[in-house]
Amino acid sequence: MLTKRQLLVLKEIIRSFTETGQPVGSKTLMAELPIHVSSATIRNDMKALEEAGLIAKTHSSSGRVPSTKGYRYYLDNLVEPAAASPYEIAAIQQGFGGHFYKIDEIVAQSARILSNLTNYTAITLGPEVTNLKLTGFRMVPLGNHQVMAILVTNNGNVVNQLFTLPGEVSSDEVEKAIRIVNDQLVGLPLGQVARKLQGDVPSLLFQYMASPDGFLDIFGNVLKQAAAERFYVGGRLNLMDYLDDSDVRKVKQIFSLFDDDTSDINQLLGPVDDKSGVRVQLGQELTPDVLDDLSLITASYNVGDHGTGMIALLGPTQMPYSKMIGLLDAFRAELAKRLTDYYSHFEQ
Amino acid sequence: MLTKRQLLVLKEIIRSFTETGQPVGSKTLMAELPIHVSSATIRNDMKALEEAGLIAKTHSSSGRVPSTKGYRYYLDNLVEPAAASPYEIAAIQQGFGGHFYKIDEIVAQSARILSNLTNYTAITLGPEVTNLKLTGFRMVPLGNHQVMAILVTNNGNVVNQLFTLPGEVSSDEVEKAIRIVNDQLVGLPLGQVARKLQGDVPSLLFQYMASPDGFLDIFGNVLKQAAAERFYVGGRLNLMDYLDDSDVRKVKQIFSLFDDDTSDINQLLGPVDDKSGVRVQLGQELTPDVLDDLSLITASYNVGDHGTGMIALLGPTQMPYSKMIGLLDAFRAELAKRLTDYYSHFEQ
DNA sequence: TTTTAGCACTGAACGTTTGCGAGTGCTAAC
DNA sequence: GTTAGCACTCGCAAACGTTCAGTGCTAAAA
Repeated sequence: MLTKRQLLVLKEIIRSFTETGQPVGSKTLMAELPIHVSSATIRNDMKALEEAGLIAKTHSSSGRVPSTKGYRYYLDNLVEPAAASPYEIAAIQQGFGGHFYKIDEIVAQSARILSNLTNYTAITLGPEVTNLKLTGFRMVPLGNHQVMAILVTNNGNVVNQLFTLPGEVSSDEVEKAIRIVNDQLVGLPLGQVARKLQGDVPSLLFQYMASPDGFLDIFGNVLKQAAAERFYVGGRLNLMDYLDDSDVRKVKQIFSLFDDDTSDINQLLGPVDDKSGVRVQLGQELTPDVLDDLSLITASYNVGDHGTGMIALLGPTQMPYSKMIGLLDAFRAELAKRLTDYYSHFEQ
Repeated sequence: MLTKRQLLVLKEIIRSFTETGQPVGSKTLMAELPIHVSSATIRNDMKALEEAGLIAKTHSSSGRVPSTKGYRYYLDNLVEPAAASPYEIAAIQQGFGGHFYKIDEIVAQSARILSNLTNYTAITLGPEVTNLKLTGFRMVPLGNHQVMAILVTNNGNVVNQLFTLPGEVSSDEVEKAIRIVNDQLVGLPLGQVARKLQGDVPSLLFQYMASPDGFLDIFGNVLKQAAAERFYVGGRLNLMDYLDDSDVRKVKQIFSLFDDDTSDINQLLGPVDDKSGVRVQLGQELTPDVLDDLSLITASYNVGDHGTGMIALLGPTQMPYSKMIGLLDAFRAELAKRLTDYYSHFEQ
């Protein structure tokens, strides 16, 4: 069992190491600790902490560095979240100052604000509606055989795609196709829409169109876009500041996490759950090995009926956790408020 | 005046340095050169080249490295472009394999193909039409007071933006606004559209709408988007491979060149001119100082009436120029062909 | 006049040695 | 349980020597 003083020592080691990045020795601790004991006493405490696996030496006669287990213990038992400063609150407010036409814009802006505020890398995910419905479908002819397909979902998301009609398709046929979609598919959950697209809809289309394949392709494509979870990353470049300078390969690997499709990020952030707490995961506990000396703070935000989303902060393991946890907590609340406002604007 | 053999030595120094990245000594040259003279003779030639400022030593007893002036001389007088290999041609063809719905997609894909092929960073600019015209304007109501504004230009470019109507605007008013735009503005060059938007159009709108300001805002916004030159960057991450590992700040600065608005890139690439040659600019000759030990190869491509565009390759100064120049030349031709095909598809 | 062999010299790169300092563990006394 | 004292460890940086690729110069050969 660890004594109170030993835990104080652990806390101070983490604080000092976060600040300086250097292993912490007994003399430094003696100077910084609120209680006054000799360096030898502290050395004894450090030995106990080391035996418990909470701290480690970089070499046989060096100061101590927190271990992964030490961080874990700290995060689970010792950390005291610090409330966001008025300056930070103001910065968040200002960041949301502009006018937004889409939820996605708000979510993307969130990533920017968070990364600016922390100098780390922020990842944001829009609110995920469990049963997303198709609420509208339009096709707009633009001349020159070009047509824009627009799809609207009940969470206010709008996706569009341009395509070119083969010459032989008449506008009459297109009209009918639109009517079929509106009659058969609008109002249904996206999953069901996708199923019907495999099922009875093609045969219906065949009655009115010579070759509905092209149309089905396009529709399937925008549907996929609408259903896809999009994530936004802010402050990618900050990675280079807090990552080991030397390891260029690692930087590239992490960058490509963000470039690739969503599956990597979804795996990283884990399932979006309703527990609206702030959670810290250490790099070594995470799946992609590249994140070894990094750490991920995630928080979910809740927009009532409109679902639950997620924001995350990726930074070095030596992060000022108490500050960052407090900040993310404040941000989560603010983002939820903004989105609720946004939606209520529609419903009034 | 430099002798033939001295120029041969210069050429070999550049070739060898490009390959190994190491300063080249007289013995190495003796082994590699086609003519057989002793290392002492080569040393004398090297001295002459050094006095002419074409090569330099890294320290008093080192091998020689090409100087900026040396590269310039090489590029102006000695380089022999190597035709693209069949493999490269095939890779280009394959890269363009898919189906494209917008010119911008083709241009963006070009940047990807080029960077994959070279492992450098590619920048592409779409064909610039000197007098771009507004050929279409649509507004599509999506429910919940949301409206999508779509603007089409005569180069086939389509931009769209979502916005929210204030509650008090009637759909009748919107109808009229659309008609005014179509009557007054469609068919005109974008510059003139912008001017009329400041001039008589607002007063016309005032006759039919209570507060046309919001509408004008949106229209101005999409108009700006349509007129903006967009550029595409492929292989950003390759920068980290060919840039000095140590200088993280430099990497960040160059990255932010790509993130910021187009003005930086436009300045870098220079004006798009019709001279469809491949041009090499050395980093030290370029305006942003960060590009010091880099080099930029630019080439323009011509799509007849549909304007002239530009592709560029950013890489280390020690590039295999002859190969890269040949490659860019081949790519330019292929891209021009693809775009011409794309446009002809519309006009038939 | 041009080319070549020979030689002394230079400076980077790399390994070894050395001294210093921050830090530890242990012991014995408080 | 706490503290002073001491021997010990190890990383780090400076100092030093060796090696090696390369140069410039000179004098002889072509």
